[in-house]
Amino acid sequence: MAIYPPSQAGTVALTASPKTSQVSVPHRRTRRDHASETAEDYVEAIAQIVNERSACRVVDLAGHFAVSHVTVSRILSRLESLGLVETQRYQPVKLTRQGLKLASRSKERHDTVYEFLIALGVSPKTAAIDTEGIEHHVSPETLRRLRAFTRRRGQA
Amino acid sequence: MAIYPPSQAGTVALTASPKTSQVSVPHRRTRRDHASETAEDYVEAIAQIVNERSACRVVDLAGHFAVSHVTVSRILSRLESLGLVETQRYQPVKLTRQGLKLASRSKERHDTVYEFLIALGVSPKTAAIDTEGIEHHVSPETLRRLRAFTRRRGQA
DNA sequence: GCCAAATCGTAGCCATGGCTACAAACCCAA
DNA sequence: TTGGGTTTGTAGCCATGGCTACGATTTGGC
Repeated sequence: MAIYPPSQAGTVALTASPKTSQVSVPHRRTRRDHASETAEDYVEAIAQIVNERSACRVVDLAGHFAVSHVTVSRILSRLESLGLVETQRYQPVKLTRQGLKLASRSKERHDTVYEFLIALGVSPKTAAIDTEGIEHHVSPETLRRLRAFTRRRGQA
Repeated sequence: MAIYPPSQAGTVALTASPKTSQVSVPHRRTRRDHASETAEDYVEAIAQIVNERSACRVVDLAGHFAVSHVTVSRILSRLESLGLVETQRYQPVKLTRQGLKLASRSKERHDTVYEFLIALGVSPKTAAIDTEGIEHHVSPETLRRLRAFTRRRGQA
């Protein structure tokens, strides 16, 4: 989703800058900002795991995403270079202030989408799965509409 | 989105099979089926371009996605090996029967999501952008709910 | 018919996220 | 304290999708 511009502050470039600066055509979506999505998924997961178990280890994330610890480790390096997490060899992972901010924004959006799907009548299981995929692609405008719908439903 | 199982027939594995067969944990989404999304985007674009201009060239796709012709060319190779398109050096791209099937399924889902967002009250511009990102992550169940909502709205 | 422009392919680079295999650090328990 | 299990890191592989540079093919206009 590439961190929608009108979002809160603390926005960072979540991908390494390519050698040659591109023409930056937002024309059609600039080609999957996959790396940004990963960043959001990870900070969100870290925040959640810290909440549940007080500390987040590499293995926890590996389990969470069902990938090898190596993959987690390398992604954490990237996130560290982006200033989202702090790591120390063989120590638990911590979120930076920026990472926390991104995590809470991501969680909020995640919850909004999930609750909307539930309000729409989707089963909890499917809603959980679909939310995972959808959340990164919902603009602030659409997000407002989803919230409005969920609110209306809750009252009716 | 990995071609949801309950979909129509003609389903293919849209990614190269890894050397070591994985444990296949659909647990958490198995890690972005990014390649499948690309496949869907491309067959859908090809179908659209063929409709508009009667033939689809590599350059057309490059323009459509705002990427270099090299990227398009390589992706087309992959799609060809998947049996979705037929290419001949310096000739227009054609969809196979399988490619056509996938394209129509993708378009249908795309339209469903777009019309839903419009019915929700999202602006056409934003709806178009968000649909691009969302469409690959909507399950058949959610799709049915979206359709139901749009129908209701249309009548009310 | 021929040359230039447009189109396309190949080579080769990069970033990202998968993996296995192996080595290092850490920590608890005997 | 020492030994083994758990946790991490490193090396090195692969697939995908970005790119530039350069060469080949096709095609249209003169």
